[in-house]
Amino acid sequence: MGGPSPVPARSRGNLTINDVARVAGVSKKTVSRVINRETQLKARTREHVEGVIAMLGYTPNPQARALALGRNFLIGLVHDNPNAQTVMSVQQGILEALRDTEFEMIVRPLDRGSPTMLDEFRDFIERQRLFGVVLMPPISENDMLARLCEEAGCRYVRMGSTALDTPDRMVASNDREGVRTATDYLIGLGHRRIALIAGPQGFRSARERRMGFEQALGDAGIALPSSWVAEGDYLFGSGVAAAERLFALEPRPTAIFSCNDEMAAGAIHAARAQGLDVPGDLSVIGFDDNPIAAHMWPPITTVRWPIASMARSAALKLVFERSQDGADEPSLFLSTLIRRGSVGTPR
Amino acid sequence: MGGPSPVPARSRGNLTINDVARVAGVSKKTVSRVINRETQLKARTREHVEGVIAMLGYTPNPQARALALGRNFLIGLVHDNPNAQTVMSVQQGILEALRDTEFEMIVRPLDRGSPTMLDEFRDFIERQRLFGVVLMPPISENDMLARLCEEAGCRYVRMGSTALDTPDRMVASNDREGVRTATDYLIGLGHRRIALIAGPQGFRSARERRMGFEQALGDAGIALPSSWVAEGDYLFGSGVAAAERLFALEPRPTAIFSCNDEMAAGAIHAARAQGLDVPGDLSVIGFDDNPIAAHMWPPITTVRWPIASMARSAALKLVFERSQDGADEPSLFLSTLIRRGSVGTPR
DNA sequence: TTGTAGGCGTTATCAC
DNA sequence: GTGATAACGCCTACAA
Repeated sequence: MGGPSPVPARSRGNLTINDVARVAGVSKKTVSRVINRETQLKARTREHVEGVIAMLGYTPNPQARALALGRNFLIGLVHDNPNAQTVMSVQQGILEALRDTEFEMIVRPLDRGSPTMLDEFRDFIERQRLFGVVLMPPISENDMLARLCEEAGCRYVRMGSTALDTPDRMVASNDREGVRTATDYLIGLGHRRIALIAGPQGFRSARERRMGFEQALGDAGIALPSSWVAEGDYLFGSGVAAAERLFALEPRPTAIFSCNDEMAAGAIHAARAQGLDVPGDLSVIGFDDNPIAAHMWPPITTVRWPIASMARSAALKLVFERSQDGADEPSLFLSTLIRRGSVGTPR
Repeated sequence: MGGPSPVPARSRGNLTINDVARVAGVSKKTVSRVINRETQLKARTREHVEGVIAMLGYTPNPQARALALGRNFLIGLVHDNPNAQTVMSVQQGILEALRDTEFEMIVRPLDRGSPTMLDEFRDFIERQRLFGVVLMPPISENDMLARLCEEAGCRYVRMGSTALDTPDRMVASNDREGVRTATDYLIGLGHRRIALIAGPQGFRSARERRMGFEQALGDAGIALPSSWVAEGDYLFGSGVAAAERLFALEPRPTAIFSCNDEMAAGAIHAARAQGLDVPGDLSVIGFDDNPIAAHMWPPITTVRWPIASMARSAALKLVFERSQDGADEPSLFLSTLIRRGSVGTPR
């Protein structure tokens, strides 16, 4: 009050471990032991120091910890996924797991096509001394990233459409089963001329989903001419194009399974442009349960995989040591068929 | 080769400023000066040290810098925006600006309704010693966040639908003008019975867009009964509900302006459910140019604001000092009308 | 223009 | 069990 204060603005939050040690009447190392939950401490001492910490409102300085430990309390999210909703769901899941912990999430998109991609990734995890990373599909399928993590002493968990790694480093959905169930549903309704809009080659999810589709048809004794498979790139426009190719088939398919919702939306778009009624003339099933699926007309029947839950488990696996809170996190997640208006019986 | 190496894994990336100093034959302070681009250095010395740095592939340790400087090289993205595509566009813009810099992006959603929101925010920027934050709408409208940033010595730039702060701390779109243009378009086509699906109260963007709508109607001498305004919450479902209320009006509106695309999609959904043809019976314009707008049938005419560009400028303002590279970044961004298939002449 | 000493806040080492 | 002392890698202040 009157003139600039000579006291640095450390009224709160700028307490150091020394302040705690002084008030508690112990050495800073003892405080450090309390913070790091080390075992060989007299219970009485621990409780006393914890009381002082709570009273003062002290929190350790992350920068100093990072320097001393050679490791930051940051979890990286590495992705090259073009689907905004998917990425946001993953972020939400990770942040939910990290809530009320000392960890923060740092996001890094990677360009799968770039020749410097691996170097960028290594620099990223090494320079930031990341505690761990969550690898999103499809780039999680690249084994080199996992290897670089190991070399850098950076923990990792991969997300994928099938198991690509050991359970403690993996959360997987069962895309193949999900698609098989969806295809069985179409077959059960009486469809026999069922076409596929496949995902791009080189994507494991595309392969898994396609296999589920082919297995279902095979088990039912239904043939699948190669012309009944149109490949897309998971984007809306490719769904339009793929559907147009499929509509030219003679006889025309009565149903289409699309390897994701965005392409399914494109297919419905194309159907409407040709005067085809969905589901009257054509049934469509997608994959993902992207919001677009619920908002299209008709709402699209789809296969839902629990993205946020998987990401949450991934982050928990990263943060908690084995045999601790996060140890029992599942590594396999089931998808479910969501029945909406885009499927009917064949005419 | 044969037995564990006693040498710590510091083959690369683990070089310190001391290594550089030794090889260059200078003191570490001199190296530090080169790193921090300080001026009072002999050009010859600088070049020599830069050469050694490049040769060694040395990069400064961010943790140590953060500790010494009391400031991290992290840019926070703070948001409470429910629209996945919007958030992803902002992330993309920020990361583009941060590419090839030493900065990383750290993401923190905030719950506008939580009583501890401000405390969480303060803890976040203080504990992490953030270099700066980008505040996304609608939470960017909260002046308290800006104040807390100032107190913590954390730079900030706010994104918004109108100027809320000084130009160096603000990137704004001109929503009001954008909506006015869109509404004029409808009027020019002959529409006179034009209804509004408004955004939620308390959102500045909702207010700006509504004002633009009302101004356009007012300038054209068209009345706007209060029953012709239906409020939504920016989500799809509320667009459906709002449209249903509007369809009950007698006479029915021939056009609807919706304050965002998601609600516009809901309105089209509702129209189809009632057997109304778009644009035959009803014209619809949205706002955002969300992907859903292009993918709906018919594709939705909308107002596009340059989200990623704004976010990129915001990050550049944060990172670069005045009168430097990022100083001339604009703080006002224009929206544009994207004409698609959801608008026609009134019947 | 450059170098030396000391500090940032924490953890590791090794005595006691 | 607990405490001095030395790192961790960089930057600031001040001296040369």
